[in-house]
Amino acid sequence: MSHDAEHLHHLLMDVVRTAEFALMADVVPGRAMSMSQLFAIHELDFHAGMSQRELAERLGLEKSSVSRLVADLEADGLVVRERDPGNRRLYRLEITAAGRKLHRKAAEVLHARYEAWASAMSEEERDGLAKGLPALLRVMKA
Amino acid sequence: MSHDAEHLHHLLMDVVRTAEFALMADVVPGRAMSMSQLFAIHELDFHAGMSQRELAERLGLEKSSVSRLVADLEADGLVVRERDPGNRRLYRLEITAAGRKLHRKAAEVLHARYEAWASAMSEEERDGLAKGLPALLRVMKA
DNA sequence: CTTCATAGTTGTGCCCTACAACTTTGAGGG
DNA sequence: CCCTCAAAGTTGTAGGGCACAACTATGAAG
Repeated sequence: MSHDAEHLHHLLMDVVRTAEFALMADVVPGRAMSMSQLFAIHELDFHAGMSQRELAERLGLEKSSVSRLVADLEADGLVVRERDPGNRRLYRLEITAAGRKLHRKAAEVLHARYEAWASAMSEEERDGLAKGLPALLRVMKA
Repeated sequence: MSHDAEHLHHLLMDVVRTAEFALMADVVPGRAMSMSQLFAIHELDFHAGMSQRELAERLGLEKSSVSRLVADLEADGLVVRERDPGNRRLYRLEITAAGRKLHRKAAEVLHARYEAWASAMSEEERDGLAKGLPALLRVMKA
């Protein structure tokens, strides 16, 4: 491990810097889309009726940041905010049809992008990534 | 591939978000250090006498950003800028002893951090990462 | 009814970056 | 020798993305 791991942290930093750009550049053609925004609509597409507080937790962002984030998404027609009738302090966030469509589109683009990269890798490298990446995420979050 | 790769792009995004924080938080105890700064001193530690233009190229940043970046490093005593006598338009950037020391310290911290993660992974996962990560970087940069 | 907690908003400021306009230095052609 | 052009760096300015603190509005508990 020693020799490889010697530089893996630097490698990982490099991946972070590179991937952020390589992934997010033009995810949605014609629309600027931050990673947090994309994560947000991803979460909202899977978990309907979330509050902003819960979304903030999932995104690891401060509630004020999420407030503005969601406001932007709403202004773009990707999300709607409705007060919960049972507790009017909180919102029930719902993704719109347009939001869902955009999410699907972005996922396609990202998927294609990943496929292109995968096809330029050996099977061993691909498998390694499929094994290692989830593990890395797991331990980093712990 | 289909089923795994279906979510690998999302996974990769998650890694980027998580790793950026997990890696960079307190890399140098008591000093705020951006990833670009760390990359810069890394480059300067290996390639003495670089110009700012060259550093900008390596970092993938605009020359104006690098100008301020290096100015900060110099103010912190990590780097010195001396005009090239043969061509006084450009700088010869040199890392200082303090810069080298800080680089070594940061590398130790990052290394330890990575080791901690690696120890929480199975050997298969570790090996996978060691194979897959460099490959990913390779194809992303292509 | 008062007090306290929760959800969200707004003001503000920081960091990191790009872009455009500028200065300084050098190189080449008349 | 200039004059012009290019290259390296600097500075002004602006924008994205975020956190922190202070605020409003709503509800719950005594």
